[in-house]
Amino acid sequence: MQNLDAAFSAMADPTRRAILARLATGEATVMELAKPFEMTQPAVSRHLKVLEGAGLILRRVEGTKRPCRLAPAAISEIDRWLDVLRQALAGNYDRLDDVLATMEPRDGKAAG
Amino acid sequence: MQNLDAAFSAMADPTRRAILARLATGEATVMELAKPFEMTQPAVSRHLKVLEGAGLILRRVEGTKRPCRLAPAAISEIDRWLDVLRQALAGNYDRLDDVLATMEPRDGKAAG
DNA sequence: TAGTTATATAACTATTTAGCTATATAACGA
DNA sequence: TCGTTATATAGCTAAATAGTTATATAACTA
Repeated sequence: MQNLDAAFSAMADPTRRAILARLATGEATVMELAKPFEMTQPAVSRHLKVLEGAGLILRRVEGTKRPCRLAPAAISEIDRWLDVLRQALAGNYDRLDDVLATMEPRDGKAAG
Repeated sequence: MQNLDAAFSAMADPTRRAILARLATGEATVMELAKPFEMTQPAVSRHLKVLEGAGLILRRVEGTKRPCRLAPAAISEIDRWLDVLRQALAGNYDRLDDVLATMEPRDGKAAG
């Protein structure tokens, strides 16, 4: 996973979420993914590139095909970030400090 | 929460994630939120509008101030969607069908 | 080698959006 | 009422991006 910007941004698109949901049921090639969407193959290819760039999927080479699957570690960074909000919403303000402390500090700005 | 598009899209921006992280520590007014970011007040106001539109924050009226806080139910819909991926990545293919079954069906396209 | 299939890339267009400055609104204090 | 403070909105620009069609690449098949 490269960064949260890319991950959240990738998941903000309904087509890409649908692709991820499809991949949750198992590996699929580009054409297999393209079929259910009224969308051209190049468009799907680019969506896959975005998902791969965000670290959300992996691809293998299998002859002329490029089967995609979910990237195992992708969700954990998102979850780690969401924990901040979960803790706050749960009212667990004791634990919140711990959660915030585990977040990577960035250049001046708050935890991004 | 209106929809996942808005929620993920809102969280894709680092400034908005920082605002959410700040709100995780408690309510804050627009100016209080604007201060740590080298950014104008109108820019922050628009970020807040986006977050509110995505159902991630709530605002009250307090005189001339508009204190913001995290919306209690915001994260759950995201979590429910992420469960699809979590289950798949955990290899719990038995449970996956159940999770997919709980997702709202949309117009033709897969679970978005 | 020629044709087909699977995927990627290029070039374009339309839409969205993050920032800005300037200005409007609205409440508060004197 | 006047000036100040808090916030919102309008209008602009630059950058990103989701889709398109056309084309390139690369592997398989006959």
